[in-house]
Amino acid sequence: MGEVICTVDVVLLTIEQEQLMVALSEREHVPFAGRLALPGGYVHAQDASVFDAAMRVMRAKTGFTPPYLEQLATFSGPQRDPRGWSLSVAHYALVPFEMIGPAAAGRLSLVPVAALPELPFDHGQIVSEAVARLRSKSHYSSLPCFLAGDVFTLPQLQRMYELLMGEALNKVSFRRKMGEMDMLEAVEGAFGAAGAHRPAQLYRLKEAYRARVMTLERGL
Amino acid sequence: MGEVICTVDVVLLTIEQEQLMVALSEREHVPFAGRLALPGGYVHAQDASVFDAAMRVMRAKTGFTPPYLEQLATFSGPQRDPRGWSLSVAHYALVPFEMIGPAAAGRLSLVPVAALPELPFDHGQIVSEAVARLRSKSHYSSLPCFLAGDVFTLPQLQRMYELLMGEALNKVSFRRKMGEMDMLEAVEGAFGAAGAHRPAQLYRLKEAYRARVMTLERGL
DNA sequence: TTAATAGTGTCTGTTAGACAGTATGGG
DNA sequence: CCCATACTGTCTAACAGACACTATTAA
Repeated sequence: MGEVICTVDVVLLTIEQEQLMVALSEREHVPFAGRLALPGGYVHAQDASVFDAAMRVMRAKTGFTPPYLEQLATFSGPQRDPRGWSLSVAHYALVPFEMIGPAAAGRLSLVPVAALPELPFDHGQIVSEAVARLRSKSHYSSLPCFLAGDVFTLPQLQRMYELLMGEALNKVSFRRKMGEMDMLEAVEGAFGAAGAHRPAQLYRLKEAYRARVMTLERGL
Repeated sequence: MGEVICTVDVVLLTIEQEQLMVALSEREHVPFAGRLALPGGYVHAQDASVFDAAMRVMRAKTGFTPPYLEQLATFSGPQRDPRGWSLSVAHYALVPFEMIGPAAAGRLSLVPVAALPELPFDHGQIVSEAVARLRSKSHYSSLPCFLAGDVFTLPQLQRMYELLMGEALNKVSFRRKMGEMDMLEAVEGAFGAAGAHRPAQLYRLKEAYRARVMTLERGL
């Protein structure tokens, strides 16, 4: 069968104002030209892999390289694309909001995943599965760190974990776990902008953990 | 790009004699005709999805429907297949050995994953990732149950978990967990074939769990 | 009876969470 | 001083693992 339409799509996720947001772009071509959909594109003969194709799409549509990109799953069937039997290798990317801000002012629109509009193809389902995967992995990995910026405070990071996991976390336990993971280092002399109270220590990921995911044996 | 070669491959796994085995089939066509490789095939226009294609391949090559089949990941690139830029949506299937026995007498060969021969394409890597996924999920899910037959004893099931996880498990804890999962039911009046010692109670999966995977919050 | 494995009751150490205290900023 | 939030020490409850004991079969 040579007539399979092969594409990649990327679910680009970020957190802004305590909300998980997905980046959508206006489609330039038929079908669904002008509609908001996941950024994606055809697999090219020049791509070294579908991962490479997803990276290329990200760079083209956002102007940056996402700190985290992973294959999600492949969605396929005769009905999902009006052009015919199609297959999309879906990926998901995580970026801090500061990074996506400029791009979002241009062709990308950030939409809360909690209030997603109807999307073309099966993009609604793809977003659901990406969010489910991120939520699931947040229980036992350092994935949420890729949504934080270069430096962040522990209260900020804990709020991100809580947001993704959908439940309140015990402060003492959370800090104990972060300590055990031995993944963060304090940024000397720098403190988070405080209100009328004690400011929080700033941290950053240790060098070794900026390119890989840390996983915990017993979660949280 | 219309020239992407779209295929599915299935890593069919079973346990025999305390060893995790993968089912390989002799390739009928070029490239690599006559070589042992993962059972697979082209995606057809009649398939409702790549999952459907994988099911069709399983039925054609084994004569049965595997109790568990899940998409693993998509492997792709210009080099992996000498025919050109190709993409394979890899799946993995779990079956009890009793089910695969007859088919294994025919076209399928069961090979221990611990002593895998060199495989064509990137099938070696695909098997590795399937095994890694199964091992990982065995820590916190009911997946190993799909490798057991209709009925089994708790010592048998524990040995399967230990085999997959690569570590000895505490008997009391294991039974406590199985109890909490509330997934098994004793088969009345039936006991495992015993030697010169007390025979073990036989169990089976409760109806509700024969078609889905149970996951544990805190592993084991 | 003995040997061998199945199954269980209970103790103990480890881990997670609750709670309350101290620390440090602004007003 | 007060308030608000950051951080920490410590007690308690929940859980997992070790151990030892009973149960049940064949020889």
